[in-house]
Amino acid sequence: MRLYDSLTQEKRPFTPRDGDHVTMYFCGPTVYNYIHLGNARPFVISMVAKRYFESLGYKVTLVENITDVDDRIIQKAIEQGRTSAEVAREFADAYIEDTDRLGLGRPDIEPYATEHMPEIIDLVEKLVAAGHAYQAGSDVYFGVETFEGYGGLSKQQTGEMRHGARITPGEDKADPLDFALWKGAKPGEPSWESPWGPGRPGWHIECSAMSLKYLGPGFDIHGGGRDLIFPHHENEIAQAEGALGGEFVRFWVHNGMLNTKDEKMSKSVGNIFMLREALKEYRPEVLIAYFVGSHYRSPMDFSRELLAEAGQQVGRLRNLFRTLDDYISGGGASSAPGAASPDQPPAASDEEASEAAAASVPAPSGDAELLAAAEARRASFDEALADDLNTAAALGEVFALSREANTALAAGTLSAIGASALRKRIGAMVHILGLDGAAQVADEVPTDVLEMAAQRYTARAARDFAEADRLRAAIVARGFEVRDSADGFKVVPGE
RNA sequence: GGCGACGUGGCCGAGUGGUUUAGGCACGGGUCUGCAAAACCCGCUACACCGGUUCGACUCCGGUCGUCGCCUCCA
Repeated sequence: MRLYDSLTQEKRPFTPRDGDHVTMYFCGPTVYNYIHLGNARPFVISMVAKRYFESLGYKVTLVENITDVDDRIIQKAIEQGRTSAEVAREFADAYIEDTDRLGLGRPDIEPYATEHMPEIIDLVEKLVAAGHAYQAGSDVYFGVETFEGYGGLSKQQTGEMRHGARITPGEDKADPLDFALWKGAKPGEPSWESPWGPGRPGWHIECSAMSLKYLGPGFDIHGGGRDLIFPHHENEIAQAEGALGGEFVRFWVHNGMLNTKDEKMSKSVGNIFMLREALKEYRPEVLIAYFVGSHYRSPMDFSRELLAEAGQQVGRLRNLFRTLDDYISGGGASSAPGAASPDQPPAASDEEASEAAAASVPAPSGDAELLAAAEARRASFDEALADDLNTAAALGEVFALSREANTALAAGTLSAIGASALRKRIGAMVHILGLDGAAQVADEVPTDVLEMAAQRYTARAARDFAEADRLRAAIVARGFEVRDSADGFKVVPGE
């Protein structure tokens, strides 16, 4: 695989540090609010990357932090007259809940900053001992000039950065660029005991401490949104390498921003769409399809139109899986009146099933051809992902195979075994892209809706089209859709 | 101002120095169909602009214009 590294600004061949074990750290949220769609992007990307690496046979350890102590949390707590811990707890729980609903599983480790004070303090002490950090009052700062190469990730010169930089009143920094590793507690603020008195960590240090704890120095991939390059990741490098004296991270991976009408989706701009709100309107796999539909490094426009388009794409996949399932179960698109298909007597063997499915076609053995096509598509799919995780191109291969599959299914040239194998192959691709939801098409149709459909089938057979149309409308009103076929009908949820 | 990314057909979005329209959505026309849908087929169609390198560039180089991001809130 080749992976783009923001530090060197080039795609380089990626091989894990530890043989077959990939170590990844993605910056998770600071929990002072619900996460929005822009925050969801790196979560989705990290989970898809994990799945891709696993598909290659690697073992993956993905760490995604939850920063639960921070200025913004404290401010929110003050506004709401609550404790910082309460606010953090509420939004951390909400974060887990919301991302759970995406159905992508969870990172392997999700450490909380407040549960890693010993590691954080230890790292700060190391930096002080190494001469990279200094105490000023009850605060501890990182001395930027002590770290050669500061600005290397964000490609900035410290001299340039100093223009316009200010020292906030109350801070006693030696250099305006220096940043806080430890902040002495002010009255009412959450605090932990430390060699410098009670206080709390500055932003950045928790990520360095936790990534090093769980993944060790020189781990493979550190990721997050582009907007974290400076100062967050720049500072992480300074802290970690200042303390280690060696390489912190092998590949820096940054995803593009989500823009609304050419403006970044951001809480300060007020153009945000919360993930939990989005999930009320769209299936999880629709949101995921929207994300994987473009390369992770590209900025994306956010709009309802684009989500609707992703919805159409997911619908296309769902239809394919429905067709496959019907085909495999031997009933084809034909459901006997009065039931969806479970009552359709399954063929005694797969041989028979294939014959039944392809009854009207003389030679039902396009298996080899289509499975070869599937192999070819899978090869291109893997190739796309191997090129800096090009999910958009990979998704294109899924659709191309989709059409090939639909053609064969319509022609009835596959055996049930072949169709089943095909379903597995497409399912595997869809799984890597996080779109499993699109393959789960065992739709639950209420019995009364099913009855209406059966009645309609009867009416239609009797050429009572007025009644048939009335029932169709009634079914649609219930949120379902009837699809007729040559030998029956199918009820599916309205998309 | 500094740094970085990017400008592809009605829209989204991959990709490449000289096979092939990636793919999706939308639209038009078909096949199928009582209607409707699904599916398939056909059609529509591109590489911001100006130079340069080259036998040949959308793909490489330079410039112009435009857009976006970062420059201590930010995924």
